[in-house]
Amino acid sequence: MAGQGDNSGGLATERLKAFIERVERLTEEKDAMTADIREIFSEAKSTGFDVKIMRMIIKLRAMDENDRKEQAALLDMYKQALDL
Amino acid sequence: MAGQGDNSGGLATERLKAFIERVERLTEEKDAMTADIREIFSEAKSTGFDVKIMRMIIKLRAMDENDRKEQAALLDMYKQALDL
Amino acid sequence: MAGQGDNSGGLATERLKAFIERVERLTEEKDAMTADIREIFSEAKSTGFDVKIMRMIIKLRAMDENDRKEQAALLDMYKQALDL
Amino acid sequence: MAGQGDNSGGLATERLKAFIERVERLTEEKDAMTADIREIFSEAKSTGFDVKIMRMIIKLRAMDENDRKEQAALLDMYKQALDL
DNA sequence: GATGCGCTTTAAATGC
DNA sequence: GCATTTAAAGCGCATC
Repeated sequence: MAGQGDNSGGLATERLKAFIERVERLTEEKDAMTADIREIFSEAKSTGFDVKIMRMIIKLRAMDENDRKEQAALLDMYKQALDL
Repeated sequence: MAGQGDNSGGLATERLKAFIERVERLTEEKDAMTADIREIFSEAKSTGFDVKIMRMIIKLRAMDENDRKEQAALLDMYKQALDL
Repeated sequence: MAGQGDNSGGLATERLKAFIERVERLTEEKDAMTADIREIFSEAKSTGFDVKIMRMIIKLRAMDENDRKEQAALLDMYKQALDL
Repeated sequence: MAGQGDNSGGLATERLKAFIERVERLTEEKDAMTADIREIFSEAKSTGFDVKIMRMIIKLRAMDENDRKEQAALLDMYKQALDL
């Protein structure tokens, strides 16, 4: 493709097919992970936890300690300035 | 939480922590898949393939045969109607 | 379309075209708003404000008072439970 | 903020507030446009048109003529290569 | 100092 | 109407 000049049965076709199939394979696995995660949240929800808040927590935990504190401080400043 | 009435060291806390950690674990794996996929596209791109088109192809392959044909037919009709 | 049985110059074509053009018109205006918003943030940034935090503030202000407080309380609980 | 050294009632606060309110105003208008667009699609749908296809058409019309043709040609090549 | 690009995040749209 | 999935927007980087 893209200037390689063969459009059927050629080498490029094989390579393209290989790339596509590798992506499809990985996408399947990724989708399985997503399903697993969804299931956990679903279970947590039925246990009484708030999924949205859990997601916030996970995001906070993923952040660097310093960044998190800095951001929190800044947010507080802005909130005070605007009486929130 | 959410009415269970304990907020430190309690059972709910342990369960919450467990849920969170399981999600974090799976998210890590999922992110790794995403990175792998990105890498394949990147390699494909540097081989001369068009990544955007590849994504379209993958979407088409994921579709049901009938749906795909029906959609293509409909799109053609609309295109003709609007001189595209 | 979709069973109306005419595919060129017919009534349905005119209606389709009208719908499409109305959407396109509104989309243009919407894009203009988006550009204006971007510009304001850009100006704010060059004044020394933190755009990301500003976005958070706007989101908070858009929330219902009660929802916001409830969410904040819940988030605090979860944070304490997980030593954040 | 961000080094201006005043955090309540100061000049920066006024500027921040002004920026925020301008964004909020524009966002409201933008949301109204979005609602209008949704309404048109809804009407089109109840007239018998396929909304998803309409969106594809709009996207195609928004594209540059040359880009559209090039993309279509490329997509065809890839489809043939993969027997789609 | 601006522009393109890739990644992340946020918003919209489809389907249940 | 809600949840999932998909598309767009924003942000940061790296480059020129």
